[in-house]
Amino acid sequence: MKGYLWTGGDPGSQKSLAPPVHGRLAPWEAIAVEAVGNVIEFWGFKRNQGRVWGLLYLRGEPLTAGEIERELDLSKGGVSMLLRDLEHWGVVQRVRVPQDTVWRYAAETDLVRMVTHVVEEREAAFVTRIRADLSEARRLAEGVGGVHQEKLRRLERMAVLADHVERALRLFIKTSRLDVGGVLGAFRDGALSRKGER
Amino acid sequence: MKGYLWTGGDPGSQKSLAPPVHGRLAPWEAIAVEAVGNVIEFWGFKRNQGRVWGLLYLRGEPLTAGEIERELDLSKGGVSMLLRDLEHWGVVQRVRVPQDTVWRYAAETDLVRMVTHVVEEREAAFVTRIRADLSEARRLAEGVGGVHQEKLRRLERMAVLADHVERALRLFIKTSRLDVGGVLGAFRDGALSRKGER
DNA sequence: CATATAGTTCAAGACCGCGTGAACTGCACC
DNA sequence: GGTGCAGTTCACGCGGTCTTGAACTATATG
Repeated sequence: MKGYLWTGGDPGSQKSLAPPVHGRLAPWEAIAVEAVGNVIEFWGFKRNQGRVWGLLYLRGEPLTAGEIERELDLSKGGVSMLLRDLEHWGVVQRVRVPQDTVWRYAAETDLVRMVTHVVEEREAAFVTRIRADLSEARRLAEGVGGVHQEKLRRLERMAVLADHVERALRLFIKTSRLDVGGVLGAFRDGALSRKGER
Repeated sequence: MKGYLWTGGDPGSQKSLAPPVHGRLAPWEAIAVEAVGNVIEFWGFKRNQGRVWGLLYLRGEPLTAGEIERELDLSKGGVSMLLRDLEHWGVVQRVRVPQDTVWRYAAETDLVRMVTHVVEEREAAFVTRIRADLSEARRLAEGVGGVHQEKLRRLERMAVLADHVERALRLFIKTSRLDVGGVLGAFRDGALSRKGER
């Protein structure tokens, strides 16, 4: 979601969401991966973060960075950074199969966690901040003489609006939590170890 | 909201949200206007759309394009385009005072309308599309032989996820609708005429 | 009609985030 | 030590969006 339906409306020009050519991905995989990429971009993340997660989730079994690189046609460095982010958010796990030297990466079940997590962050660091700003403005305005009563009421209303948005957001986050459940259990079969227990 | 808390976390580097220097805005006005700008940017609109609306809302009375230009330190062309957008979304009204030649612009009550409206659009044009993509992928996958049962289940789950997100979104939109009420009635006092009844 | 001012449009440029690719680190194996 | 591969970091460039500023249209006024 960049500049989508914004300005002109112009319903005819729907940017194509069709998947581009891929390396060795099966067509249906490409579509699904791309779909996740779109969703995730929609939420304000990087499209490729979504694509990587999507691929890992779809494949079910942990992939190496090199495989991801090939399948999604990304650069080495890019994959590294994307994985770092995903891992950091806890939606991807770095695992090592017993007598192999390379790291592999597995999708954690819920992308939703990532979304909610970060939406929470945004909310905390932001909407809160907005409210603070508004009440600050109100304080200042009260201090100055000659500010019409009406204006104060308007400021107040803006704050109310922020409150509403905040409450709605919280609600949204809460309901989003309805988890998709733990499919992944399948390959947490003990054949893998987590990062840290090296 | 650009790249905010994304990658590194790094809580120390909070980009300053403090208002920049302004023309003749009172400090408290500047803060409030900037706050709206931030919120609106957060929602995926242009910061300046928010600032313009904020100014108009705060002032209560219709302003000319020139005034907006000066107060917010924007270019002529920019103001024109911003106002067009806002008007188009129905959050700003173009009015003309009786024996004056210039257009003035007044803030419609609820910004929320704008947000919900567009969020709806996004949702309609997008999440729906995602679902379509996913079921398309599923169809394809079923067609091809040898696609493991497990993978189909994963696709299914992704679709479920999309459903959840959609439902949550709808809920969110609904609760956001709690309107802030009609303050604006004040200057719809008959002294103004609407565009079109010229 | 000439002039001035309000308003619109659009090409050029500023700006910014993302991904690339090369340089680097770390580690294993010979 | 040397070679090779996995993984990380980062300066740069591409591609996108937003804003500007100038050219243009529209409208009122003398």
